[in-house]
Amino acid sequence: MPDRINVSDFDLAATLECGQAFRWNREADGWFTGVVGQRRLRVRQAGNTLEGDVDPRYFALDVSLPKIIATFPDDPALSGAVANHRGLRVLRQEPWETLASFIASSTKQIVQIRQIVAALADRFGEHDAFPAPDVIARATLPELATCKLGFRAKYLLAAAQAIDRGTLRLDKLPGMDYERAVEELTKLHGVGEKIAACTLLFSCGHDDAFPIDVWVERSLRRLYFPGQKITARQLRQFTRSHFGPYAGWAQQYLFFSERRRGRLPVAAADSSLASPRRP
DNA sequence: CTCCAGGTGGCGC
DNA sequence: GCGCCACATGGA
Repeated sequence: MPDRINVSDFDLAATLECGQAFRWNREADGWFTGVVGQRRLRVRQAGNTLEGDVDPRYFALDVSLPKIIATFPDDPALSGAVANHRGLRVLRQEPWETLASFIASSTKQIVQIRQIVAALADRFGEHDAFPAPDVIARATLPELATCKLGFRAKYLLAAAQAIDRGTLRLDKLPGMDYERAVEELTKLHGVGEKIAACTLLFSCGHDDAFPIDVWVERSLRRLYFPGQKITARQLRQFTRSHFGPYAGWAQQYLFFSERRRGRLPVAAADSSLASPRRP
């Protein structure tokens, strides 16, 4: 793993803080520290230089972002979102940790998802690593409950057991058709279309997966269908036909822009003027 | 205190 | 199909 490389079309902060990963922290000195697999990583960006524990594959530095963006539809809504966070890349994360994290995510704020994932690693993992399926599979519901999972504890336990038993093969998902992979994941109780899409996008190379959560739905309605009566079904249909083969990347730009809406970029922030608005 | 959070499944229609 | 609602827990 190189410790210093030149990067273009990459924004480390946007990539780590856009909500796709839950185990990174920005330190006061500008370094980001996180846990990826069994490793604790420390990374920092200064201009076009990336230094520290740089894992090119994890950060998807082996793909051309301009080429991906070139596949996006040329509409003002998406162009604006891309302009807001140019350099954001979809990470290549580990499937089990990603599935588990998003099982924990339903009706939770991102801060709380981070707390749950950290608690699972702390309680069941070794050296801060996220615990493997077989470890969670042997846990009890009361033990899992100590990690603030609430009603999701039984979903996580069942998922871990399905994987441990071999009923669910996460390693097969990247090679499957998207629809087939969704079908496989949604056999799990507590895993619907949205959590399946997140797992497939963030950890299985399905770049066309387009998770629709409250934020993205809000963004789509506001930017593409203002004042119109559009059903959820119609929205899904629209996203499938409109955004192209890297729809998931487009989704992440829209998601992050919607979440940052009303909060100003650092350079323009002024506590006396900024009035954070909620939609 | 109330409201709501990167949803899902089960219900009634 | 669609519109409700419960589901645990805690941040704002």
